[in-house]
Parts: sequence; C-alpha cells; structure tokens
Amino acid sequence: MPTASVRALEHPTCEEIRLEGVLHALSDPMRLQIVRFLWRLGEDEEAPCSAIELVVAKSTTTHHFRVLREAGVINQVYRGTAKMNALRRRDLDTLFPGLLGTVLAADAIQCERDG
Amino acid sequence: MPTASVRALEHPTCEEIRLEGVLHALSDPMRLQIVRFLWRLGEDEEAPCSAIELVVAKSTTTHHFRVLREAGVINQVYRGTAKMNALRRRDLDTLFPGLLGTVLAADAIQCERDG
DNA sequence: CAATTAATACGATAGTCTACGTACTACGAC
DNA sequence: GTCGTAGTACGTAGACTATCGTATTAATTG
Repeated sequence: MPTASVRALEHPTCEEIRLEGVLHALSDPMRLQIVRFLWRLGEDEEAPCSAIELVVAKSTTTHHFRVLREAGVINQVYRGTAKMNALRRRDLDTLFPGLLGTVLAADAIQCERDG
Repeated sequence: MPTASVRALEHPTCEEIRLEGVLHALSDPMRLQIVRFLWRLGEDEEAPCSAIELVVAKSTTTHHFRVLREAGVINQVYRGTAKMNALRRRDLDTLFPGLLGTVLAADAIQCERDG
C-alpha cells in the first residue's frame, strides 16, 4: 500500500487572518454547517469534503470550503484523491480566544431552538 | 423645554434574530467600528448616529446602521432630530451568551495588533 | 415662518456572493 | 492502460452589497 500523495494548498498565516473575514466565513448557514461538523470531530481530526452532506452542487461545496480556508478557519490538504479538512482550532484560539467556541455554542442554541 | 418627539422603528423580535445575520452584520469593518463605539458606552446608553466618525457619505452610514438594526444587534429610536442607537446587549446575551463580548474582545485584540 | 440639524429616500453604479452545469485533472484500484 | 472517485476550473446568471450624490423629510431653534 503506497503512501497517498500529499499536496499543499495556500493558507493565510496567523498574522493574515482577519476577524471580519472569519465572521464573514461563519455567517453562511452552509459554512456554519461545515464548521459544526468539523467541530464535532476530535481535536485535529480531519474529514474529506465528501463526508459532509450538503444539498448543493459539488462545485458550490468546493466554493464554501475555499471561503473557509481563505478566511483561516480551516486547514485543507490533499491526500490522494481526497482533500482533508480540519478546523484551525489552535490558531483561532490563540488569535481570538474563545471566539470559535462561543460561536459554535450559539449555533447549538439556535439549532436547538429551530428544532 | 418640550420633550423631544419619540418615533418607533421596526426591529426583529428575539425569536427572529438569526446567528448568521448577527455574524454577517459584524463582519464589516465599518459596522464593527460602530458596535465597538456603542460597546464602550455604559450599559443601555444611547448615542446618535452622528456621534461616530465614519469616513463615508451620510447615506452609507444610514445603510450600515440599518443592517445592524435589522440583524438585531442594535436598537434605534428617533428622539427629536436625532436617531439614538444602543446595543441590544441583554437580548443578544440571552440568545447567544457571551457572543458579543467574545467578538468585541477579539476585535480589541486585532485593533491592538494593527496598532 | 425661516433656518438649521439629523437623518432618510432614491437612483445609479461597480463589485461581490451563491449557485449552477459542464468539462477537466489527479489519484488509486483493477 | 482503463475505470471510478474526489474535487477543481470556468463561465454564467441572478441576487445582493457598498458606495456615492442629490433631493427630501422631520424636528428644534430663532
């Protein structure tokens, strides 16, 4: 079994991450759904794009993942045919302590409220 | 000295406030600046739109205040010739505990970082 | 009533955002 | 090499956004 090829992707450094960009990335229901999914995985755990059931065209999914990556919310890396995604928890928590957790708690409250 | 006339404006009820809408409202630098300003005032304190120095046309300012009101972030009321603005701290903190505080703390960190 | 102040409304424009479908690439399995 | 899977690229349509300038409304002051 050969090691799956790993290709890198452009990511913003911590200094380049902007609060407005992060908030904008999180202000879309579909992207919030992606982040919620990744949040529920363990620390540093990855998931391929295909692991999340989104009711839109594949190309639209690609777009949303890219917005999250470019805002600095997620880390993406190609592994073989898959593109693995993980939250940049540590980076975000260092930059903006508690932000991600608070937003996701608010999201959980709203999901509960919506039923 | 006559009491200034008070006219009401449409606001979303707490049930109508959406997390995505709040995050979107906060994801613009100009609007973040407005919220930061209102946050620094005391609890329940109001300020007229003109109290905040924004480097855009008046009509653009009006637009941003409206976005914040329609998202449920601020409360607006006419008092005489002025339109007074206040953060809906209590409402937001009840709906999404800690959210506003965490975002504003993150904003403070970023302002510090930007110098 | 006239003047001043605070803010809105309107209309235009340039740009962004979300979404789609189709065609394509990269990799792993056979 | 061929096939299937995972995801990208591209072009596009429609909706929304940010901005402006000008004209206008509403209330207070004189």
